[in-house]
Parts: sequence; structure tokens; C-alpha cells
Amino acid sequence: MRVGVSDQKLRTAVKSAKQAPRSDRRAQRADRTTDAAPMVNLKKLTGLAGYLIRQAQLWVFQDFNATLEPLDLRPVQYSILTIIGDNPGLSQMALSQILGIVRSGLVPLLDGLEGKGLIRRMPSASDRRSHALHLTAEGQHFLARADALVQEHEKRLIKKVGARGHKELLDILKVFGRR
Amino acid sequence: MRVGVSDQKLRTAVKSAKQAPRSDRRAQRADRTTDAAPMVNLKKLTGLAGYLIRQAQLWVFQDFNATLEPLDLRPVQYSILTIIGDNPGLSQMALSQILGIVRSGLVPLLDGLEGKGLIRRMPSASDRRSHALHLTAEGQHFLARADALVQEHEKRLIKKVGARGHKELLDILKVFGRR
DNA sequence: CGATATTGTTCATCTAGTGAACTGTTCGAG
DNA sequence: CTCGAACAGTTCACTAGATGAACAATATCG
Repeated sequence: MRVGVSDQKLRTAVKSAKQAPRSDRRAQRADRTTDAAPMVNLKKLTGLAGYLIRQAQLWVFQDFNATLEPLDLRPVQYSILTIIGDNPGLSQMALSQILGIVRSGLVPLLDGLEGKGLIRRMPSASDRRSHALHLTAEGQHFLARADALVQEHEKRLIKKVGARGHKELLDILKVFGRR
Repeated sequence: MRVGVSDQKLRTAVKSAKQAPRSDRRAQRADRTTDAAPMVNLKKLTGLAGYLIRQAQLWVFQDFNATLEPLDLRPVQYSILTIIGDNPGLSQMALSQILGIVRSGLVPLLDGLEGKGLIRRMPSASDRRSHALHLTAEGQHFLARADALVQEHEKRLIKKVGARGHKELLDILKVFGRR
């Protein structure tokens, strides 16, 4: 029943340089030709789209976090700001459904963004139970700065998969975009 | 610095049917035409490959978990069994690098698999500090059963993105496969 | 009007990841 | 050959994040 495999490890990407090219000795039957290659067979996994998607996602999050570090903004938070920006007045319920998280899990996220002065929970005119989410002026400025960095990130991704690959990717994966 | 956005929510996929098509009233400016569509603008996000990759990954994990539920096997565990199966004698250090997790985080995972009798930590002949990981006979049988289910899962994925899309996907994303 | 459902919130609980510290082992410079 | 440094695996305390249950305020509909 349990599920898991979370993304917490995705820190600022500095760790890439961590383990030095220490010749990687004894990585199974040492094959002192490529030096740093542990000689591992991953063919079966790399033939599964799910595995590659996972790997891609790890890269994306890592690069995203590294790029957005000056703003200390994580992917979910960026998504939230963007969605609210494009859909002012949205309710928390609607937002949580889009994000695919339970509504109780959204609360601390919004608390954080509201605490930074980026969003506001306004009273909804039509339904006093719900809150109408809006960006503050500061939130709009902040989001604009974030957008610029996200574009940088996207460029790095394009460089990684190629311009054509990127286009195809958007086309192929669009079936997973909710709504 | 923090990072996050984990995958824990990915349960058995039963929840899709949870909130009934209750006409989804008042999802912002109600537009009683499509009935169940909350009328949210996500264009900006769905133009970002990272967002779509994330969404795809959510779908994949959800479907994977639903499919593998009879075996109660999660993606990481399947990866571990597969990698060990294809690379018997691998050390925990090497495995943790492939998986991209810290070596201390690998311990409970291996404990679990070893507790189920699927793998064994054998003493390494060459280096008595490290363990040589192997599948047990039972582990091999188990992995074979898992493989069959994973193929089902992959078929569902192919149905989702199309045979051509699937091929292209493997091709585009292979740059993210480690090594 | 009154039963029922819904929104946002709090809370206890769970999973999983991290880094530091410790043990036993190996390596390599002198 | 020896001794200090590096390394594999493990434990442990801590953290982030997700979940479901329960609750108050409000809304809906018979």
C-alpha cells in the first residue's frame, strides 16, 4: 500500500562535484579503460519510459532548484504563484485539485507564500467558506523575476534534449497535463 | 535551500473516482458547458517541459503502483532488484550512486528486501568492508513476476502516449539515463 | 427550516531523505 | 612495516512533506 520515493534529496546541485574522479577502483570487474565508469548494466531500466521520466524529473528539479535558488523558490511554489497569477480568485479547493495534493497539505504552502507577502487570501464574495487567492503587487514582481529564471532553466533543458527534442517532448507529454 | 515536493501521495490510483462529477459548480466563473471542467488557465505551466515531466511522472508512479500492488513493490524497490539482477555482486555504494540516494538511505531499503528474502548481502571477496549484493532464487522468481506486471504498465503508458510517442520519448530522454 | 455537504484548518501519524558520528577495513606515504 | 587518512556500511536525530480524521463555519437543497 505504501508508496513513496520522494524528491527531497534534490538540493542545490552542488553535489555533482562531490565524489572526485578517484579512479573509481574496484567497481565490479575493474576495466581500467574509461576510468570513471563503474561498468554497470542498466539497459533494462533505461528501456522503460517510466525510469527515464523519473531520471529526467530528477534533473529538472535539481536544475530548477539551482536556478531559482536566489529566490529560494521551489517547483510547487512556483506552480502555485503561476496558477494564482493566471487565475486570480481561485479557491484553495480548486488549487489543491490542480496540484494533486490534499487540501490540508496546501495550507502550510499558502501560509509560507502569504508570510512572504506574495499572495493574499481574500474573502470570497460568493462563498464565505472559501478564500479567493490573489497575488499581491509584490507577488507579481516576484513572479516576474522567477519567470526570468525559469526561462533560463528551460533553456538549459532545451540544450540538454535539443530544440527538436524539446518540441516533441511538449507534444508527447501534453496528454498528462491536467485539463 | 530546502527542496522537497515528494511523491508520497501516489497511492493506488483508486482515488480518481473520489470526488464525483458533482457538476463542479462555482469553479470560478462557472461556464456550464463542459460541466466538469473548472475553467482554469494552465497554459503557462503546460508550456514548460519540467511541469509536464512532473505530471507524467505522477501518472507513471500512480499507474506503476496500482499495477504492482499485488506484489507490493514500489518503483525504487523494482529498480533495486533489477539493477542487482543485472549486476550481481554490486556494492551498496555503487548502487546508491546509481539510484542517486545517500548510502545511509539505502540501508532500510535493502533491509526490507532482504527481510522478504529477495536479496542477500554477501561478503565481498576483495574488500571486506563492502557487501556484494545478490538476488536470491526467490528474488529472481519474484523479479520475473514483477517484470510481467511492469510490461503491463508499460503497455498502458504506450497506449497513453502512442507507440510513436513512446519511441520518441525513450530516444529523447535517454540523455538523462545515468551512464 | 433543517439535514447534509463543503471549505479551510488543525493535528497525529507516516514515509523518506539527510548529515553527523561510529566501527571495521583498506590504502598508501614515509 | 606502520600509521594516518580514506572509505563502506550502519545507526541516529532531524527534517520535509503527505495523509486522513475531526472540527467550526458556511452553504445547499429537500
